[in-house]
Amino acid sequence: MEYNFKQIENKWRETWIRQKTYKIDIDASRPKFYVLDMFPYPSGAGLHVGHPLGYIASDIYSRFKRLNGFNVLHPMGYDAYGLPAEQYAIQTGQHPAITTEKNIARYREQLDKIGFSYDWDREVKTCEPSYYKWTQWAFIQMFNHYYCNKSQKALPIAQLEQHFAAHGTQGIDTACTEELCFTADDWAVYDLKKRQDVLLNYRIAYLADTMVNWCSTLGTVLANDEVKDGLSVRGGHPVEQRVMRQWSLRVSAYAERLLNGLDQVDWSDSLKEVQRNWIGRSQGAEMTFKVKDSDVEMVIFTTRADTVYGVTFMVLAPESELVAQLTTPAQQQAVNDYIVETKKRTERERLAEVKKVTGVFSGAYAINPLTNEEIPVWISDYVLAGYGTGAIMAVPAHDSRDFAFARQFGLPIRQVVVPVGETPSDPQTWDESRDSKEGIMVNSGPINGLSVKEAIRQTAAHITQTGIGRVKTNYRLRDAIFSRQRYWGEPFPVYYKDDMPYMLDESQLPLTLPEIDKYLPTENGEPPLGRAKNWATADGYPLELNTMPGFAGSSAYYLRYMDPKNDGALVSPEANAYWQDVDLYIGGTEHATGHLIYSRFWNKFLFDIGLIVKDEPFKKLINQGMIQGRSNFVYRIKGSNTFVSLRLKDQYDTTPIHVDVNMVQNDVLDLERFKAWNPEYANAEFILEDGKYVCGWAVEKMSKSMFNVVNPDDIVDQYGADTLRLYEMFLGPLEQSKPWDTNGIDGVHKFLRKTWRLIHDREDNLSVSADAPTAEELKILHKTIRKITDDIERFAFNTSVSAFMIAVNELTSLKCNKRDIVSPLVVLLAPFAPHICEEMWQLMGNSGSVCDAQWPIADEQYLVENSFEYPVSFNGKTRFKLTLPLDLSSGDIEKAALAHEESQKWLEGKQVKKIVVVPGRIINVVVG
RNA sequence: GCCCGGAUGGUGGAAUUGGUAGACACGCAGGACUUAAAAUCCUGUGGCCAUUGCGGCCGUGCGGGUUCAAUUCCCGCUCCGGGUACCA
Repeated sequence: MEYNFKQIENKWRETWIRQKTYKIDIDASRPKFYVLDMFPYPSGAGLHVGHPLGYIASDIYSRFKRLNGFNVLHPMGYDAYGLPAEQYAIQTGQHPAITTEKNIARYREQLDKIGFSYDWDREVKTCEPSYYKWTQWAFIQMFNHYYCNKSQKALPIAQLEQHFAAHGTQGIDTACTEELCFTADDWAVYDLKKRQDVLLNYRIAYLADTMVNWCSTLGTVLANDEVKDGLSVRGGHPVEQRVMRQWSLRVSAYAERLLNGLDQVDWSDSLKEVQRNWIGRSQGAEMTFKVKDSDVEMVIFTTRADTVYGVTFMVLAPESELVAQLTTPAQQQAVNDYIVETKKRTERERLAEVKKVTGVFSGAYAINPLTNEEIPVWISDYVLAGYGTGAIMAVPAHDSRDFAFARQFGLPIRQVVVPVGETPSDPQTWDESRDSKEGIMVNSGPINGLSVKEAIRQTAAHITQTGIGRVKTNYRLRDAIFSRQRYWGEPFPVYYKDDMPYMLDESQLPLTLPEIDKYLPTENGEPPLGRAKNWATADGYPLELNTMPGFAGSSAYYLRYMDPKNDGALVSPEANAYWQDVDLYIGGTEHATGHLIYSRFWNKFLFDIGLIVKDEPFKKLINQGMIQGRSNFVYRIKGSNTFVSLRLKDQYDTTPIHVDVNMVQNDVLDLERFKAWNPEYANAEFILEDGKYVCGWAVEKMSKSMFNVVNPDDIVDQYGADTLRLYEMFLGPLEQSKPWDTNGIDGVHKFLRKTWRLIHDREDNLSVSADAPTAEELKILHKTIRKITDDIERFAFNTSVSAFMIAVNELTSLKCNKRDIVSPLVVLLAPFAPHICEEMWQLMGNSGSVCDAQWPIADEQYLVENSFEYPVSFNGKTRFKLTLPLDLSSGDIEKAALAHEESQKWLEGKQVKKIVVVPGRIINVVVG
């Protein structure tokens, strides 16, 4: 009996639980280290082999840090609220809590088999009242705060009320939904309802009529990151724009801090770039255009104030409030028709028809504040209501959309920027707008001849002085819509009195999710909570019917892990002061614009109100690559039940058919299992090559329909958890996407067997020697210590596995079974393959768990080389090798190389022009 | 369109600062042990040419460049993957 992974792994799984090996607590005597995995949504499909990739990497790092003396917080939990469980509830009537609990149990079972060092006593589930109490609590805090731009932080709303009572809106600079202007006297006469209404304009969690992404199939609104190409990310259902009264979080108030914070964190440049683009800071100017024969003013945002002399028309978004104010009676009908038309088109159609230019003239004319020119105001859906002011000044010569619009409707085009070295040309002859990033201003009155950069500066100064406009920074980042018309989410701690929202008292938290009879909207279109009985406060005020979105519960879970059982606070000051922030966060890129923005926002807010000590939650972040599926195919001869092997298939007319990858090994099909797979194939016949049926393959998404889902449990059953862990790492660099291909797994399994045999004889009897190691053995060990330590710090786990293989191969050929060599090697391997290492550690007579061993330190004295095998190259081509002492001078190396008999062949008839000697590296002789 | 990655044997990949390209492993081929199989072990394995022996040429997506020396740096392309998009 050789390496019995089943027995070993079972033994240690039980022992670790019994001895609470992974339980941790605050320990002031040791430095902390916090390693976090993005917690999973427990789906009905269970874990596939791609999920644990990041978990294994973070587990290796956690164990490595622990071995280096750190007190490591490494928790796991579940993002338990979500649409799939609710959709399933709608179809089957099964309560989503039951489905979720069942899925969690399955996930837990799968996770437990892989040997993670999680402290399960800290597990959180976002759907548990003891957890979402603090989601609700944070929401109340957001309601009770506003964002002050001057101090760049959240402040209590009571302070704002005091300011209103004393000075009205005079002198405030806050984030708000719309700029309000009133005096202290006005405030004094406002009734309670009016005051509440005004305050909603400033609260960080606020209720407002906003343009939302409405998904009628899901029956709910969605946040921007939950919509892609006009379809819901979950389910791919159409999404349309609609104005609805919804809760929102004023994330946009934090745009600048979210952007600046990126400079302090150790994340990949590409991820930071995605966040920067999503935040979308653009610096420009807001400018006011008067409207002819009207007291209406149009405010527009532009990054190119310099091109104001090239403006030949204005465009309003169809949803803009100004449309109704500006449209002349003569154009009323046409404008109405156009607006009806654009409303009918869904967001998706608008995106699909980017090239199609539509619009209508409002009948009004604006006056260019710099030239006093009268220019027509148009309405078109290429201008977005949600960005800037919903109105633009069109410069068709230098903007492709404005250009297309001008061409479509015969509007004038005027060039105002000419690239250096070119002359102005007639825009009538152009096919497209001209680039204006750099150049010299023309047709622009006083700024003619200036560079673009200088012209922007001067124009901005001019409009600020004259009061025409002001310098302004705009962000693409919008507030997060926080209401969902769904059941399976956190209830809002909100009730309504006189149509105004009020927060429950903290003592009433958690407000638990009520039972309902059906998981569908009510007959009159209210969200599912409208079905709940007695859904009201003790005084009879109705409670909020919406629930919170998916990202609510995941925005502060990393804080809760620090102090998961605390009923008096989200996290205690002591726990937060000790654990501080996440040192290493591993997860997928798909959360780049959702979770990673929201949780940073949430964290900054909690930082502002003094709950926590860190402004940024995740110090270092690594995105693991996706594990793609690798599908297998068989080839059926058309019209028959005969299947032909891969390399013979071209001789027949065949149809490729997906087969379950679990009955294929090294691309060879298990014929019996295939026949048993489907009654249709019971009598299948095969045309084999070399007695085997070889399948074709392709890289596709891992999904049930492709029959390429590989379950980690199956791998654990067949090879053991240690093999699975090593193999996932061996597959390639952590951050790179790669297909799951079981073809190489035998290699790492063999490696573990060889490792086992280092201290076992042929009969599997333990055989460990206490002899002193030789210099050669010590060199192998210390070279490996250096390599592994270095690799782990760089998250290069794939090369670590190779280094282990090399070490074990070398020790095997030396027949080394010495405790002083194998024991430290086992410590190095323990983070990767904890079960076998724990067993070997014990077998070699060590006390305690290998988890608490001391990480070995590479001793350079064993690694000193005194000679080096120089590659000797001629004109850059390596010709032979020459071993020389390392302390030889460059001159002597040169002489030795030229004197070597092999050199004569390459020197013959040629002249040595130069010799490059890099001691310890290379010798290159240049001849000619 | 824009932004970010990537391209190395039959396959996954290695080469950390410009210094021996292909480590390690899979697969494949041949061999040992065995009645046989499994397991294990040994040898070979980038391509082409030569193969009696030594060996030679080419080669990291393509085309240029810098350098004694380029998978690595620079310029210009091609293809693949991901993100994002009327953002003024």
